[in-house]
Amino acid sequence: MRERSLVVLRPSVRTLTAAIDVVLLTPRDGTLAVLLLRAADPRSRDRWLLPWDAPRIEEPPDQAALRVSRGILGAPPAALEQIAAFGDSRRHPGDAQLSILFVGLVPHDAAAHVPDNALWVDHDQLPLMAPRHRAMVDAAVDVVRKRIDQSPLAFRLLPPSFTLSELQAIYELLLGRSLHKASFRRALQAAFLVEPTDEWRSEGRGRPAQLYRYAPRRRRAARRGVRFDLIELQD
Amino acid sequence: MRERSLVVLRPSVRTLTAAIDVVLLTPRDGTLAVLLLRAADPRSRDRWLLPWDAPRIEEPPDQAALRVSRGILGAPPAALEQIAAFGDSRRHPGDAQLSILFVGLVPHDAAAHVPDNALWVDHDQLPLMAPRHRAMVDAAVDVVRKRIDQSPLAFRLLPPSFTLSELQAIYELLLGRSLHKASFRRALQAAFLVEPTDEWRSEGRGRPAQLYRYAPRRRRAARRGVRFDLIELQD
DNA sequence: TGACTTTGGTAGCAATTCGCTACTAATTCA
DNA sequence: TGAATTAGTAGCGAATTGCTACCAAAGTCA
Repeated sequence: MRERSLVVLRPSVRTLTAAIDVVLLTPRDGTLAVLLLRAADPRSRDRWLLPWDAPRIEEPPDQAALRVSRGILGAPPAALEQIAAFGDSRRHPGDAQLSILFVGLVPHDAAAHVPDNALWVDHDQLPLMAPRHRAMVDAAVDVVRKRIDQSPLAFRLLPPSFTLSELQAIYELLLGRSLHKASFRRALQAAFLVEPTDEWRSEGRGRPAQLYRYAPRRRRAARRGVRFDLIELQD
Repeated sequence: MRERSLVVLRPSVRTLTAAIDVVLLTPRDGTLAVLLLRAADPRSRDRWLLPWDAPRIEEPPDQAALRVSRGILGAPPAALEQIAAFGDSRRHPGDAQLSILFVGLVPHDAAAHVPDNALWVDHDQLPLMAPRHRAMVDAAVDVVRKRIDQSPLAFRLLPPSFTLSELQAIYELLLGRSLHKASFRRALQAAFLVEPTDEWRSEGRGRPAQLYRYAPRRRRAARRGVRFDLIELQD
């Protein structure tokens, strides 16, 4: 108990090496694909890398992440969120002691054009990478999956207008299970999140689908109960 | 579009000053209280501080956060989670360029004994503090509130055994609204999260309450539908 | 002692929500 | 023209949820 009187009262900062790392995700072939960059130097220890850079002088982390993302996509991603800081002994390609991870969401159509040295790779079929980068991909996908219910992330993985079947496919991809069409649409209607456009898309055979846009309308009344069934154990 | 060929392929890290900051939270008088430390030097610009320190050489952030927490509480907090990295221009008391924020949850009974220079303060009645520290308290409370449904955080704010009314009070505190007793208990039963002990607590007048402990049992079947009603707008 | 107050705890109704089967609609392809 | 394919909906039965109303066990106080 005595030790509690020994609190360090005037700590001082220490310098360490830092990096900003970005996991860019896009839906592709029913799974999430991650953007990897091929190492410039083929003798490099890591053949494949996540996009990353050191923050510039006085540059906040989120601006650095935006800069790195734009450098690759030519435009900002549809969403860009900080995920976590990584500072354990897992190796970073630049040997940064501390990495700040961001995840960026890219609609399928915006993911088409990337530089020659970039490649979209299925998130669970990664090549050999630096251990910290591999852990970052897992963490990013986990966070996106967990936030799906609280944040309109799924809509950020789609172009501005989309069919309800496409939206459902994104949800199924992220949740890892199939959903019932009628129930999905009924819940969507009740939430006033999308509005129909007057356009229709005919894609091969089958009836054409109406296009919708994300347009959250009225504030839904707050839920009253508590959900214990969403609690994840092993916490 | 040309710029996408100019991706920096071999970035190198940069050093910056870093700190680990901890928001310790405990339930008190129907709200959440935050632990603040009085500045050792009364001429210091910031009279009150969050507990913080620089990470030691080779010390990962979560270990540093644990060390800082133990230094104050004399024991580890019931939960300790990384929240986010702060690296913008808001001033940190140690002028750290980058801060990594952790939140620690402390049951009411474990919050009783803290050092002389520490004080539990209502989270929305903070004294003047460094801007970054103030922002960190808000961020920590926000994250705890948002994660209640997915993580057994509420149980971490209680001692190992507790009455169901105490549990409900924590939920009401975190959710900021009152809950219906019967519905609350029915939902709790259905989730198999707690089990009764054979102890009862008699507190002043009124019928004594049975004590329960957190003991998650069987894995609940995965929910099948999608909830659009939990999506937060202005994202 | 016995009515009243206070807190703990539950039964069960009515309304809503949810999962699902079964349908209709509009298009392409043979 | 009719089979196949994809879009979209109606509506039933079951499960869930909000709530009123109640019972239970303690202390308080005339």
